Amino acid sequence: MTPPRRGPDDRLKQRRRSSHSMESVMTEAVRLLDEAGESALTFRALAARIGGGVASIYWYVDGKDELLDRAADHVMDQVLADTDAFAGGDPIDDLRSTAIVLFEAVADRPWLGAYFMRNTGAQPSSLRYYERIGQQVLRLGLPPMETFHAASAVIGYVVGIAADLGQQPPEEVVAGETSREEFFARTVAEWNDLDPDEWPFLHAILDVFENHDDADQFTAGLDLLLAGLRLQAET
Amino acid sequence: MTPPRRGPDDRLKQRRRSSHSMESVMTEAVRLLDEAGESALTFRALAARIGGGVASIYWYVDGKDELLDRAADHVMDQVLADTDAFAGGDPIDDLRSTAIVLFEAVADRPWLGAYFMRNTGAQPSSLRYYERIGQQVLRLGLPPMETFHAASAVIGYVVGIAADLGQQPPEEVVAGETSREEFFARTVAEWNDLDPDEWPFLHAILDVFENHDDADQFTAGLDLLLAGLRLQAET
DNA sequence: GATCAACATAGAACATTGTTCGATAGGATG
DNA sequence: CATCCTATCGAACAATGTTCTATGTTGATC
Repeated sequence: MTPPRRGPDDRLKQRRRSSHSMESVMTEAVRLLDEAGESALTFRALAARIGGGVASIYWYVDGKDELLDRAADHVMDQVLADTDAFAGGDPIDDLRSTAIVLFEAVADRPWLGAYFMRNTGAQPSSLRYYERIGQQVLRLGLPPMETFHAASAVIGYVVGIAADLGQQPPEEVVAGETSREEFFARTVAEWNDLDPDEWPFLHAILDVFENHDDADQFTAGLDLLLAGLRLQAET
Repeated sequence: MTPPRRGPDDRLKQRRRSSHSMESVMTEAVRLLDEAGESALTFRALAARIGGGVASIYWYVDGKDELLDRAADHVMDQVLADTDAFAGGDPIDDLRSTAIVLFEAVADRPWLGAYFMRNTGAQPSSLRYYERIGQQVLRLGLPPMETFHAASAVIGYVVGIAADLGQQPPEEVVAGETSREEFFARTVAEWNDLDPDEWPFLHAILDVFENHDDADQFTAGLDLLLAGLRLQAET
C-alpha cells in the first residue's frame, strides 16, 4: 500500500549513532505546529530544532506534504488510542464519545482540521478513525447506504465545526496585545451596531453568543445530528 | 467597520480609463482559483492575466490574505443572490435549500471551503450567509441558545462536508493521466484488500461507496441533522 | 494655464520558502 | 580492500509574497 521510497529502511538491524530518527523528526514537527501553527513548520525551523541541515529532512520525508501527513498521523494515533474504550455501550453514546475526542484534538490543533480537509481517506490513521466511527454506526443495523451516509455525516460535522472553532484567532490576540475576551466583546459590539431589522438573527443570539462555550456549541449540534440518526434507526 | 486603507476610494466620482479596477482584479483572481486551485493564484500569474506589474495589485489589496478574502466574498455574493428566494415556505425546507446552494458552490470550488475554515464570521458575506441561515432557524421559535446552536451546526456541517468532498483530487487525476473513475476503482480495490475482520465497516459500505454520489451523501446527512432539529422544534 | 494632491502603475530588489544536487563520511558486506 | 547502503549537509535554485522607489495620469484649485 505504501509506495516504495528511498526513505529509512524499517528493517534496520541496529540504530546507528545518528542524532535524528523518524520519531524525533515527527515529534519536533508536531511541537512546532502546536506552538505556532502551520506557518511555523518550515524545513529550516525544523532543521534548527533537530540540530541538523535542511536537506537531511528529505531523507525521512519526500516533501512538505508528506511531512504534514505524517505529523497529522502522529497525532491521530493518540486520538485512536483515546477512543479505544468506546465500544461496548449504546452505539449512539459511543459514537458521541468518539466524536468528542476528535473534536477536542482538532480544536486544540487548528492545523489538524486543515489536514482533514486535504485528504481524508487516503491517510492511514484517519481511515482507521473513519472505520471506528463506522463500526459504531454499523451496530444500528441500518442498510449499507444509510450506514455510509450516517458515518460520513458525523465525520464531516466534527471536522467542519472543529476546524471552524479552532481557527487561528487574529494576530492581535496571538501577539497578546488583545485578550480573547476583549476581542469577543468587540465582535459583539460590532454586531450590536448593525441594524436589528436587517440582522434579526444576529441580535437574537447576541447574548448567548457572548457567553457561549465552544464545546457546548459542538455537542449541541452533534446531538441534533444523533437525534436524527436515532430516529432513522428506530423506523 | 472597514479599517482605513490606502486603497481605491469607493467614492470615486467617475471611472477613469484605467486598465484595471477592483472588479477586474477580483474576476481574474476568481478565474485563476477556479481553473487550477489555490496554488494557481500567485501575484505574478494574476498580474500577467490582468496585463500589468506585480506591485500594482498591492494598490487594490493589502496582501494575499485580503486578496483571498475578497475573492471569496465575490463568490459568496452570488450564493447569497441564489438563496434570496428561500424565505416564505416551511422553515426547515428553506433551511435545506439554502444549505444546498452553499454546498454546491463550495463543492465546485475547493478553495472556498478552505477559506471558510480560516475565517468565518469575520468576512462580510459569510456573515450575511450566517444571518440568512439563522433567520430560517429563527422562525422555528426556539429559545436563543437552541437557535444559536442549530444555525451554527448547519453551517458547520455544510462547510465541513463541502470542503471534504471538494478537496483537490490527487495530481494524477488533475493531470488527466488517470480518470476519476479509475482512481475511485483503485481506492475500492485497496479497501477490498484489507482484512474484513479488522475493517468490517469499510467492507459493509464498499458497494454503495463505489457508486455513491457526493450530492446525495451531503443531503442525506443534512436531512439527519434537520430531522433532529425538527424533533427539537416540536417539543 | 500652472500647480498640487490623489490616483494608479511598475521595475527592481529582498527575504523566505520548498526543493534539488553533489559531496562526504561511516558502517556493513563481500 | 572495494563496494554498497545509510545518513548527513552545504550550497545553490526557483518560486513566491512583499516593500521601496520612481513615474505617469487625472481632476480640481488657484
